Amino acid sequence: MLDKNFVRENLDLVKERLATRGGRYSLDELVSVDTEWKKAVLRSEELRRRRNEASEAIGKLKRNGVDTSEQQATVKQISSEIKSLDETVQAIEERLNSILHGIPNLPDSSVPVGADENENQEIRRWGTAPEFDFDPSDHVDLGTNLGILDTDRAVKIAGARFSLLRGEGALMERALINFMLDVHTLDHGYQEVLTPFVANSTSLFGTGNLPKFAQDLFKIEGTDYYLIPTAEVSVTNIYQGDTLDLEELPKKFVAYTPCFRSEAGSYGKDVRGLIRQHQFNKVELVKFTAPTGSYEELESLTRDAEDILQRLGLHYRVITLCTGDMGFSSAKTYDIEVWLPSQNRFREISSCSNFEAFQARRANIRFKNETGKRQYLHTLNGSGLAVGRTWLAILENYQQKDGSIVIPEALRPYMGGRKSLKK
RNA sequence: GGAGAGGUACCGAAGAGGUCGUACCGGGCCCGACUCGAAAUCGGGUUACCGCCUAAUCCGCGGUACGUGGGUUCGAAUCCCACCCUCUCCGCCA
Repeated sequence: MLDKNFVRENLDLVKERLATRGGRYSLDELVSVDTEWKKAVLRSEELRRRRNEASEAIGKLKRNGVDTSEQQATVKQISSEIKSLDETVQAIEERLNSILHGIPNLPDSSVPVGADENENQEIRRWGTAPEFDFDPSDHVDLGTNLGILDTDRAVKIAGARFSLLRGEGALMERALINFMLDVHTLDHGYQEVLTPFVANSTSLFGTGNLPKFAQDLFKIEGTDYYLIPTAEVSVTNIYQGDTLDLEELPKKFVAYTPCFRSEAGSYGKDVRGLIRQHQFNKVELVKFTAPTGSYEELESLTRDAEDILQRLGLHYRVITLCTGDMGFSSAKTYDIEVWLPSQNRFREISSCSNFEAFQARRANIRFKNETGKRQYLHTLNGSGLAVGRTWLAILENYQQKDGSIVIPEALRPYMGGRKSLKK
């Protein structure tokens, strides 16, 4: 959520920056509705002031035994005016909020301007793509042949876009989770948290998933519970409504959670394999920082995520999403994309964003600055990493001619010392 | 699921229709005094949000907020209704 007073005072700048995202936003309407709101609130406050004065006077007169029925009638009249005016104010507020809540974050000035994913900018690459002297298989064939992936039977349990890992496949998923958590807690200084896997609508509003993206979520019928689409939701909301001290910033958390996404509108995309699932595991990094220095924190967060790929020896690149491809709440996003031999291309495995104060404003998360004044802090997060996609990237990148998989050295201690996956 | 208790400032906790939400009292925190220094003691200070004003996130003025939303009333933390949450006991349960 943007600060409406900032929008009002910097209307041209805001328009210009939002235009780079594409889409239309009712900024002029926002300002005019806000003006209307200010006027109505001012009138309401003036009426309240009069009522407060009159009521106090009545109290004093009554104590002296004076008849006050005339004054009471006046105040009653004022009260009914206030009541009807407040209904107006509320209606205006609802209009104001529906506009404001639908406006995405302003892209940071360092974000490349572009219409869609084709204009994202690659900023670095690491490693090299493996070379095969045979035709590499994709992870579905590899996993199925090894007996560690059973996509057909997952359908019986739940349906399409769910998966079942077996034996050493399940072990490797669990090993990856533990490996990632260990690296981030022991070497990168994040505190591990294990959060609820459901969140209420207030929390989802805080991170920007609601109200605009309800169709992407699984809701538990008859409740206000939603399955979390990412640990970003549960971890960011740890401090919903709180004020932190400057000295305790930045706060860094890492959380493993399953993630649940309805994937509405993705029909036909990535239907084969583990790329796009209704449920997947993810290790998420979340930071709460002071506004000063939050972009340095984005750089280091991204490096922390990259470190996992480097330790696993997986070829990847980092791209800066252009203005037209960024998510709703983000001011700047780096995607990390891992090399997939079967597709002969890079695929997203992590997305690292600085939301600046956009989420903090929605979730009311503040800190006390140098002068003791309360101020919205900045939130950041990134996958560190998407576990399912890491799992399939290992299968594809480390496959051997005989269909076995070499386990990356860094992962072996987490897999009972195994060096490979074989039939 | 059943029964009960409770949600008031940073924390504990009082207030039970108007003269104190600059909210009894206690603690914390900040400043000062005492001290070589500290502890103890003593004195002073310390809610948030919104609007108006403004160069200003200072000051000043006004408004709102006692879990949330309604209602009663000239006036609600206080009375009424609904809902949410927390705690205790019982039942069930990994």
